[in-house]
Amino acid sequence: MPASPRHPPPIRSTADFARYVGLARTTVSRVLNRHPGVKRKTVERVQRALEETGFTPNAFAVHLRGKGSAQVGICMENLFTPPMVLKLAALQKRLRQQGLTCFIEVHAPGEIRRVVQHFLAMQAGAVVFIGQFDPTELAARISELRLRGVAHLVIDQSAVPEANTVTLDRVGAMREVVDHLFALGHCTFGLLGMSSSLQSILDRRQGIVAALTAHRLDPDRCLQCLDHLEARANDFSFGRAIARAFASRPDRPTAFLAVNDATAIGAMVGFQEAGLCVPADLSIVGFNNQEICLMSNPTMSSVDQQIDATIDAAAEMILGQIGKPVAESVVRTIPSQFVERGSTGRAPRH
Amino acid sequence: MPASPRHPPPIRSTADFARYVGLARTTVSRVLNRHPGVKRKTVERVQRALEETGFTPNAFAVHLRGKGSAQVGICMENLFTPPMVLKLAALQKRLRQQGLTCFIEVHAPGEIRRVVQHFLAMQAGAVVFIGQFDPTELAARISELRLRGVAHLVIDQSAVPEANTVTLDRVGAMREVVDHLFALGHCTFGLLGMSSSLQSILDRRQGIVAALTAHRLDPDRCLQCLDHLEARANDFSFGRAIARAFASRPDRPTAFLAVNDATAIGAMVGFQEAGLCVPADLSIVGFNNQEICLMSNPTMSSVDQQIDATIDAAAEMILGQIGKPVAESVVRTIPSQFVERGSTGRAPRH
DNA sequence: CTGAAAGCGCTTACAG
DNA sequence: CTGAAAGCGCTTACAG
Repeated sequence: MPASPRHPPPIRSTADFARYVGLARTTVSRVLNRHPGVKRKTVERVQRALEETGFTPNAFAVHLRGKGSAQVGICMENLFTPPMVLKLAALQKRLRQQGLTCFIEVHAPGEIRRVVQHFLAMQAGAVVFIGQFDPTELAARISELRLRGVAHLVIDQSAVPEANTVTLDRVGAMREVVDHLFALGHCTFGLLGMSSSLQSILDRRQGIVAALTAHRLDPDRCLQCLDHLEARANDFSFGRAIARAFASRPDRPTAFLAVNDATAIGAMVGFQEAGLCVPADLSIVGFNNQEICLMSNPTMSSVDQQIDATIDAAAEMILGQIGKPVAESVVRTIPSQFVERGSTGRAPRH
Repeated sequence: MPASPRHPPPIRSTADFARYVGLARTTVSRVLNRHPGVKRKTVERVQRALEETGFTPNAFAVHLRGKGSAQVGICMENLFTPPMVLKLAALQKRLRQQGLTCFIEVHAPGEIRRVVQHFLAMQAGAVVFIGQFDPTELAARISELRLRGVAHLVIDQSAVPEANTVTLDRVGAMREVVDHLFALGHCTFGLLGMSSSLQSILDRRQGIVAALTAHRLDPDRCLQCLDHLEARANDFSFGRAIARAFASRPDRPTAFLAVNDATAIGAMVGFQEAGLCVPADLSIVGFNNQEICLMSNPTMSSVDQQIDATIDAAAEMILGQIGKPVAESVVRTIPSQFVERGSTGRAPRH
């Protein structure tokens, strides 16, 4: 009997594979794509051979000829902010459930053009931007996508002209926080790490100012910011350093609004180190409602981003837009949720 | 003069585009791929048209005909552990600098087969697994990849047979921690969230046992674990609950080793709530050296994962293996770094 | 320096 | 129910 060859001929194409099974490429293709009208015995024969050889059709050829399933490209510049990572994971999961393949590119700021180009080359039906991008650059990419009839969605960055957007109601979130603190007797507010010009921060400042104005407080007088004293990092150490700077000031505010939870907790520690009590002497509110809010002493009040609701809306918008060029831009705003914990309390008496 | 048409004919292929420029597809292709030997004036003409039309060649056709640049698929099941996310981001960046395109798939446990299949269909030259996977399943995927001459690399999971691996020296890490605590007079150790059978945890327990044995301590007597009292989550609340359980025990250990930083900090808070002092009454060590280690009071001693060194090694291995089938599996171990902070101190006198 | 033709690995009419 | 041929959008020898 003939020795079986050490290396059976490698199978690299449906042609090779069809030869191996003893059928035409057409028939093999039909089985691969579960088309009806193939004799059961033939189907089984092909499937057995599939198991034996482990053959996988070349996705590039599949997409070139057939349409291929719709694909979504996801751009992210920042994988260091936990809520964004959660959004990414949730979105990919949701889209895959709908039969869409996602391409994820984590890229440096300024590479957005290259990344979109790559997604276009990969025939993406939609491109999603998660996070905060350069607004001019982003707007340019979006009009490019519009021109090509490729859907797009911006998650978390508001006020990009012409953009389909889903974003947390950051304005409303901060209004709610300030209203709440005002009701507790607070009239002076320190801002921690909120001096950047990212749109998300602008929105939050706008909400703060709106709430103050509604309570007939003068923003110029009630808001204080010492961010300029520190090289900005918006992390724990930053919060602690800024808190130290605030602690010694006679006109120190009674409530503090932090850019994120780590900064808020840093500030809490900084104030405590300076001998101040939270919330007896001052209140602090974080943002994002991360797990670390439970770790501080007292626990940290914060604003929850409602990630599930955001991603639900995002997936719905993508599915609705993909393949159908929509002229008007769609903007959806997700209500936030203030979570009160131990770091907020009544304003101290003077 | 003729009115310019509202909608110029859409350009969807090099054929359309070549017609638009008035050249042959061949010439256009040469310019697109920066081949030499095209008249400068022609190059400029094509580039101008490229700007005007925004034409992007179809990546699927490019890959089908030419070889296409090498591609790397990255599998992850878990985007919730910050160090893993950092590794992912660092790796994609490193590989892109080398001209490799990455496909990232974040998938549920058990989907690893589907994901690898997809990467194979996409003609990936290498597949990388970051995190902890089902060992049997992972081994099966790796032998499949081996068979096809596709490179692979497992990051962070040791002891997968036949696998190319780069992983933190978790055995050595825990040996170092125990040695350090032993030198401070600790002879009894509580394990927090370390009872899982993930390989990474097995490695760490092995290091602990090895160190104890080296100091002539009996692991059976010096180690305590109460994980079974809680539905396991390995987060802050879990650590706090377990600490409460330990606090009331007369034979409470003097040192605690936690599965991660959040658990360690939870335990610290739990012990403090029970009236115990850290590190006067007991010492605690976390794992991962995340930013939150600076947020607790006292600050948390921890083990740093040396992410940069890990990813440097990973990128080097991938580049070395891609395209060149290597028979022997390569295993690289990265030394960890113990970072001592306020949560560890001398063992209390009895 | 430029172009017409062949072919990458698939799927999809069209025939049988 | 199965197969031979055409064609997806590129690049690459091969000619001129």
